[in-house]
This record gives sequence, structure tokens and C-alpha cells, in this order.
Amino acid sequence: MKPNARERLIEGTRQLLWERGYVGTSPTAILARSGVGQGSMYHHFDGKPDLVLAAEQRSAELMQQQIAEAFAVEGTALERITRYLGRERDVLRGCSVGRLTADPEVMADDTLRAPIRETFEVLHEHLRRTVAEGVAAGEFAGEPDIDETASAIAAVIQGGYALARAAQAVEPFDRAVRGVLSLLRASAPRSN
Amino acid sequence: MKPNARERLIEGTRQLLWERGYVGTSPTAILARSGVGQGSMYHHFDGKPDLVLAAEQRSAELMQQQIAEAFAVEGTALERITRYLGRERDVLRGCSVGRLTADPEVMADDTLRAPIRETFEVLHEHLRRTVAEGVAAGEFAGEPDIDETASAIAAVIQGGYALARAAQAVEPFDRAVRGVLSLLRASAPRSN
DNA sequence: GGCGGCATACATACTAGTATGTATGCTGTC
DNA sequence: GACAGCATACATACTAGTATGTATGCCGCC
Repeated sequence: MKPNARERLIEGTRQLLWERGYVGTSPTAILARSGVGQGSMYHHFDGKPDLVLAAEQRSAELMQQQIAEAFAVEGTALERITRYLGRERDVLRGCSVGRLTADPEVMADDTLRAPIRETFEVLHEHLRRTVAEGVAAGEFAGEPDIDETASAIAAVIQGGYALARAAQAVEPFDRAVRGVLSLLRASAPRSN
Repeated sequence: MKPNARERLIEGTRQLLWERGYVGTSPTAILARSGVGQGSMYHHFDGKPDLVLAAEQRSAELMQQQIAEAFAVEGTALERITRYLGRERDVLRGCSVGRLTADPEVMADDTLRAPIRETFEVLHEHLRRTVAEGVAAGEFAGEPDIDETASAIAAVIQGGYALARAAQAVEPFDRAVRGVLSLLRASAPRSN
């Protein structure tokens, strides 16, 4: 029938963390969401932090996979970046990984923080490499600083979620994405 | 002696919301942080949601004030945007207003969401107007879309906080800011 | 056919969160 | 000097969060 209890616990916890963060995610809520009994939870995991770590690792893994897929397409650097920025997203739901940066419990613990940090590093690396290829191919005549550009693009995504949630509308996210893409495209040979 | 209990409650709640969000902010923690008695809290406010609203409104007010000040300086549009982006920030602490976009309790309640939405609207309006002036003055020869550019800049700030927190370092924030500024500058008229 | 691993149910317990209500005292004003 | 407004302390209460421990049952494997 359903996937085993361990998998369901991870998925339920993942969703709750995504929606409500660390303190907002209670063991009983996890059980209800996952549809498993309380005993199973303590059977498979040492407790909330252990389960949270497993859920985080799963989110990080899925996200890194999506990132890799989005960049593993043919096309110019600009096309690949555009494709990544425009990929299917449940914008108002936000980023399952980025959400956790708001939780002090997670940020204060190096083990819990690691999957988040690593995911952003992976994204940065993909963006960095793609921008570098674009510069090498003469797509960005302005030759923007590679790391700075990669960071700006990553930040626009994360910040776009915040703007969209505040407005309860997808539009601000899309606007920010179009904005950074326009700026990239407009990158002209410059004199500085 | 100290400011009155009402003020101290607002400030304590403001700080706790900033650090820990809505669910992470308990009445007892508020009392401890504010240094007032429990009775006073229920004397001045109807309860947690009422106090949270007051704290949010205060944060929004302060933030809008800082935004207005940062843009109320002489200089070209690019200088004013650079100044706003480079203004003094406790980056790892994050944004006292943007933090709340992660809380479903806040986002689901129109009254609690209003101060956040309004603050982003005010920021957008300042950025929009400044970019428009820059375009009019020929500073941005690429004539980027005004609203899109404003949204991208606002998003970079909010997203920069997330990147910085994940890395527990200010550098990713600064890099993202330099990145978007470079892209903006690169759309400047060629002087060569 | 028993045993180890996994799942479920149920009882218990302690703490924190979120209050309400009452008593008491301080202070400034009419 | 009485009274309103504000502050503090203390008692009480209910719920949710975070477990621990025990009993029981199913299933696949040696």
C-alpha cells in the first residue's frame, strides 16, 4: 500500500517544516500529517531534531536534483539561467530549503544548517559556471563579476518569495525575476 | 526610570518576532525580554495577537522611516540606490519586517499582513521613483522596465539575508548587492 | 516454530504556552 | 484624601508539546 512509515514521516516533516518552520512543527502534527503512529516515530528516529535533520536532507537532495536538471539543458548561458528562473514553482509556498534560514534553532546548529548551506553552494556553483560560460562565449559583453552575478540571481529568487508572500500574489516574484534577467541581458560593454 | 511598560512590551515583542517569528514568540518570553509583569501585558493589550500587531506596526514604521531617510539624499539615482543598498545593516539578524513573511499565522491574517505588505510597497515606490528619475536623466541607457528593476533590487536585499544566514557570513549578502549594482551600472550609457 | 525487526496502541508525565481572576500598592489629579 | 489609571504579584487552569515505557501483534527468515 503506502510507502513505509519512515518515508512518510520524512515527507510529512518536510512539508510541515516548509510551511511552518522548526518551532511550528510539533511531533503530533507530524504524526497527523504522516498518518503513522507515535511509536513508529520514536522507533525510527531519536526525536524531533533527528527527524528534522532527515527531512532537511531530503529537501536539500530534492532541491539540488531540480537545480541540476534545470541547468542540464542545451542552450546559451542566458537561456539556461532563464530556464532555471522560470521553472515551475509554487511561489506562494516558498522555498522548502530557504524557509529554514529563518529558524534560529536550525541556524544555530551546524549539523542542521549544513544541508541548507550546501544547497545554496550547489546553486551558486551552477550559476557561477553558467555565467562564466556566458562570459567566455561573449554573451555578456560587460563581463560582470561571476560570483557577484551568481549571488544576485540566487538572492532574487529567495527574496522574490518574500515579496510574493507579503503581497499574497505571484506577480512580485515574476517581476523581480524579469528584472534581473533584463539587467543581465542589457549588460553592455562598459568602461569601468 | 525606563520607558513605560507599553513601550517596553512593544520593543521586546518586536525583537522576539524578529529573531524567532510568530510561533517562536511566547508571552512569557515577551515578559522576560521586556522586563514587565504579566498583568501589565494583559492590561495594555488584549493578548498575543494584539501585541504582535502593535510590534509589527512599530517595525514597519521604523523601516519605512529608514527607507525614506536613505533615499532623501542628494545625488544621482544610482548613487541613491547604492546608498540604500549599502546602508548599515545587521545582516545576519535579517530584516525585521521580511522575517514575518515566513510565518503562516501572520500571512493568513490580513490585518497582521498589512504592515508588511505596506512596507514593501513603500520600498518599491521609492525604488521605482528613483529608477524612473535615473532613466529620465539618461543614467540607465538600457531603459530597464522600472517596476521590474525596482522589484529585483528589493528582492536582492531580502534574498541576500537568506544567503547570508545560510552561510553564517555577511559576504553572500554583500556579493549579491554588488552583483545587482554592477548589472545596473552595466546598463549605463557607454562612455567609450 | 521461534526470533528480530517493525508497527500500533495506550498510559503516564513533565514542561511550556496562553491565559483569567484577585489582591495590593503607587502616583498624580480633582 | 479619594479616585482613576497603571503596575506588580500570586493563584489557578486548560491545552499543547515532547516525550518515555509497556503491551501486543504481524511478518519474514533461519
